[in-house]
Amino acid sequence: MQHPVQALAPVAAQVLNTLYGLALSPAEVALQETRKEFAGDFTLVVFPYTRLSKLAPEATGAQIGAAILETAPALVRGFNVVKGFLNLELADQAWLSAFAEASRAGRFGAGPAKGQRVMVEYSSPNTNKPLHLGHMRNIFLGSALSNLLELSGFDVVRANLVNDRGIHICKSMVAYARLGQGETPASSGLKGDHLVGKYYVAYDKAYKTELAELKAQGKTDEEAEANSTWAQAARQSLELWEAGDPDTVALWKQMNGWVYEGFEATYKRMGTRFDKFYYESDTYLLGKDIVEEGLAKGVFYQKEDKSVWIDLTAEGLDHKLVLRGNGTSVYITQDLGTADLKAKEYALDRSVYVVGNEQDYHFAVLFAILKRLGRPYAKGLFHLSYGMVDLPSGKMKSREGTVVDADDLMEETVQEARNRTAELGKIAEMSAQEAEALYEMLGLGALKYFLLKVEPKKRMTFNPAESIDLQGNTATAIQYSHARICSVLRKAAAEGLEADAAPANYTLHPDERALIAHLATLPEVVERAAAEMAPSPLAAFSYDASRAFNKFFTSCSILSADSVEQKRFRLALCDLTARCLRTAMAVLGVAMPERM
RNA sequence: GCACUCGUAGCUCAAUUGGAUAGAGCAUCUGACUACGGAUCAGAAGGUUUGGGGUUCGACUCCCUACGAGUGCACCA
Repeated sequence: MQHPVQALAPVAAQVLNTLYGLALSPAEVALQETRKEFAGDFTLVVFPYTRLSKLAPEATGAQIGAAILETAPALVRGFNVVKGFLNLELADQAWLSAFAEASRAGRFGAGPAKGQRVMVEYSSPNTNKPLHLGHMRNIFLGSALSNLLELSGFDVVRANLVNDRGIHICKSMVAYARLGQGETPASSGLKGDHLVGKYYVAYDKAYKTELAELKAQGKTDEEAEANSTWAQAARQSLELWEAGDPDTVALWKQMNGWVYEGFEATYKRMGTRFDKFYYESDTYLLGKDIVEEGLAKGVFYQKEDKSVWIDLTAEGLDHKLVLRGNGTSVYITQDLGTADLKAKEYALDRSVYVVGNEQDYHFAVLFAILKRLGRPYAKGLFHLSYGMVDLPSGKMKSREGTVVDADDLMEETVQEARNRTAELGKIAEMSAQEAEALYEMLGLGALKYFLLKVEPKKRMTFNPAESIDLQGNTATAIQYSHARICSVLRKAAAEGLEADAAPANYTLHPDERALIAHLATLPEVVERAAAEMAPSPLAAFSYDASRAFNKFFTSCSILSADSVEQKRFRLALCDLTARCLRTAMAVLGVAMPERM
């Protein structure tokens, strides 16, 4: 797709060269969209050139504008200068041919294949409790980023590193062994992850009660901790697991199996999937060979107690332990090993970790170590860090029962969509099954959009009551525009009217022009968002596109347009709008209904 | 204490990466051809971009500083 600015930039570059002897590449010419309160399509800021022109900003703008108009009269139909801003107005034909080309494109907005592979690791849950709102931000982000990178032309591997071992799992196991009485998901009617979570909570409660009793008997905090039968049992369970004790391993497998069934259902409803699962039970011993290698290379150093460290003060970081004195791993040891494993298995050019910002320092250290070790893939590492999700009441705390459960929230939001749709009563002819599918699209769409429209690194507030609001800057509003377009296209088809994206001679209405100009930015939006690893621009694009369409829709009649040619052109515009909306929203994982 | 992140309308968020008069939605107020779908559109009101300095033709954006919020500084994961 040839965006008009791609034709305009070389012209501007050439003009600047002729006038001032500047050798700029077209990409270096900063053309931006003209603000809507001024006339024009693209604006060149001329301040940087006043020194060369030796003229006032206005005169410089006029000089450049006149030269551009002379060089490319078919592309530019006029210009105006306000202070140091040169506003260029494109000829209708420039927009029309861009539009015709976009309409012909197979997947308008998609980038060419890059021949590069990227892994996106996200979700990465613990297997001791169900997923909550914080995980949802992670999963929607990771999923959207994967879609985005794919659209922009990367070969994407979606990976999930499951934290399936450790003391937290053992706590659930101990509580289940003591209190469970053979309960199963089937016998309890609970989803597997919720059942296991129930015992994790039970452990915490029993442990706290016991601590309080011990302290009441006059024990200090440390003594109480050491004498707690619950804590002892959990530690013992972990040792037995590490030793491969058959009963412990069997219980572990059983309970993790329940959790995976539960997660599977949650992932499915969220609309995400993974190409590769890594399990910490397989990877937690990796990385020791890298410690050896680092020592041999002199990247690491050893203290007298045999512990192994790296000095990262040159990078503005600190000294970091990579192996304990007793030869056992720390967290970063296995992360080093897993990074090598991933790169080896998939020949990765880039590797993204979607992890909360409390681990910013950890990833800075991890990446710095891999660079020092000279790993060729190290330059492609990226930590997509995101902020915590707060509730209006403050922080989510699992211990205080203020977490928002993912399954509950999805159900609630879908219910809200159900109620709202019933209120409006527009889908009488739908089958029950179609209606249910619609409620899922609306409910899940609202949730995903709400969590993804915000810049990841910002901490955000989630108001359960407001987020499922279905008006304003929401997925629902965008879905509504799409449904309206589909309705028009259905009517046109029934009348036998066909779209035509390339009318011979056509004068654009300002709202048509504005809509085309906005749609034309999609490839650039995709490219930039992918480069920045940020899905949120796709949300902004979609919302703006739907608004531009709504404006066009109220000011321009489609099926009762003046001429057949105009009807057919506007149908083509409707069609491209719908396609752009589907493409952009698909990145966010939001499906677009044909009726609602 | 040290380091990192954030601070924009009453609320939730934007701002083309240093460009024009800082934009949307919600909430409030006022309008819209009996409408190709009103889950919409048009308009009003709401701002010293946390405060104070600095750099620049030009600052929400960069630098310094104060304040506020959060996170990290484990031989935990």
